[in-house]
Amino acid sequence: MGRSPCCDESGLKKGPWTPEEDEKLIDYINKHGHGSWRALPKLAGLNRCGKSCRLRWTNYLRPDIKRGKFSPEEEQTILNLHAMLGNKWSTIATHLPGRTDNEIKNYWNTNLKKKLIQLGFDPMTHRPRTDVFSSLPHLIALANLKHLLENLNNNNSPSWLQNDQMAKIENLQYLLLQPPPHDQLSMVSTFPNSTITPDIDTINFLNSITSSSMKENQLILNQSSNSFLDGSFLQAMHDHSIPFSHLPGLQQPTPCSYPMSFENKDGKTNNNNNNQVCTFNIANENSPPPWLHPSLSTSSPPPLAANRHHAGDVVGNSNFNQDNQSIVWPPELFMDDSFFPDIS
DNA sequence: AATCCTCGCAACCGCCGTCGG
DNA sequence: GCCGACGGCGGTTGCGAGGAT
Repeated sequence: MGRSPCCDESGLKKGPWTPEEDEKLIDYINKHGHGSWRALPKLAGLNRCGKSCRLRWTNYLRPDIKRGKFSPEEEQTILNLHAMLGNKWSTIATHLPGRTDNEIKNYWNTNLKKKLIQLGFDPMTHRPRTDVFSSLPHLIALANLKHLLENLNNNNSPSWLQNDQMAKIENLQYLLLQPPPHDQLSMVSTFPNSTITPDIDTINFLNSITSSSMKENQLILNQSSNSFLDGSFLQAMHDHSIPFSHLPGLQQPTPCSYPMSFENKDGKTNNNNNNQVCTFNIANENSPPPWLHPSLSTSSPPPLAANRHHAGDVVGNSNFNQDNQSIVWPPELFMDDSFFPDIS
């Protein structure tokens, strides 16, 4: 059934608002408040429907609206809340002062959703996608991982780069690897120094890329890896502008299997403990996703959060607690698109 | 320089829930 | 309880700007 749209009445203007119309609307609301939106247009001298006025006011003219780029913190909040709430834009907007539901929705559709897809995550479930084609970016990232490992094995890069590459490898592992629900497996052949535990499909795929039969894939490896290694990513690595600190597997005091040496902004070198082993524990069915993290908690998580947990999640060493969860997405999400493998 | 394509965003559309008569 | 008015929400569209060819 439904009721007829309020703008069906003939003669009412539609489309973009003019500055004059904006001014009339602002003037009226400042003097009288909006009151009944239905009645407002006539009273304000506007040839618009009430709905159009309300939308214009709430999404654009309201004085407390924040404009400009979303900050990384805002992005993180959107991702956190979207993972828990889904497309509840108005609810999400209540956690982002000055941002409208429309703006957040647009930002999601044009930015964050694409980034999740590029990383091989289902934007609705926030879980890695399992179908082959949607996982292509994921697979390319795996290929990059293999390439990085080969580079290190060849020992043909400077030590700082090897360390940074190891950091990148750990980062990719974090992004790519999902453990099976109840078992703990060891990726001995590919990651002899790591006890990170991938799922069966990942193991199979990694086995396949480590086999000699991968030669036919060399083209895609070279193409993707070259852009990956020689482009802005490495530059950013060299500039130390890629933060790894809040990945569960990489942050202190989580021990890592590689020596790290990153310079601080003031030029001082910051070494962590060498030759320690990154350990990822296998969570049970009730464990939260790997990106759930307490440190960036927003206000109280909505009740839907519990329904978003799945079996078999990798969890970094005690980097979350079940009572105060929020999601921490990898820093790659907040970096420019050149970071991602070119899959076009 | 012209045309085509892509992307971001403002605005619209239709449905739903709530409230009051 | 029914019905209509209204506000709110989420999905979608269409346009303009900027980049690519």
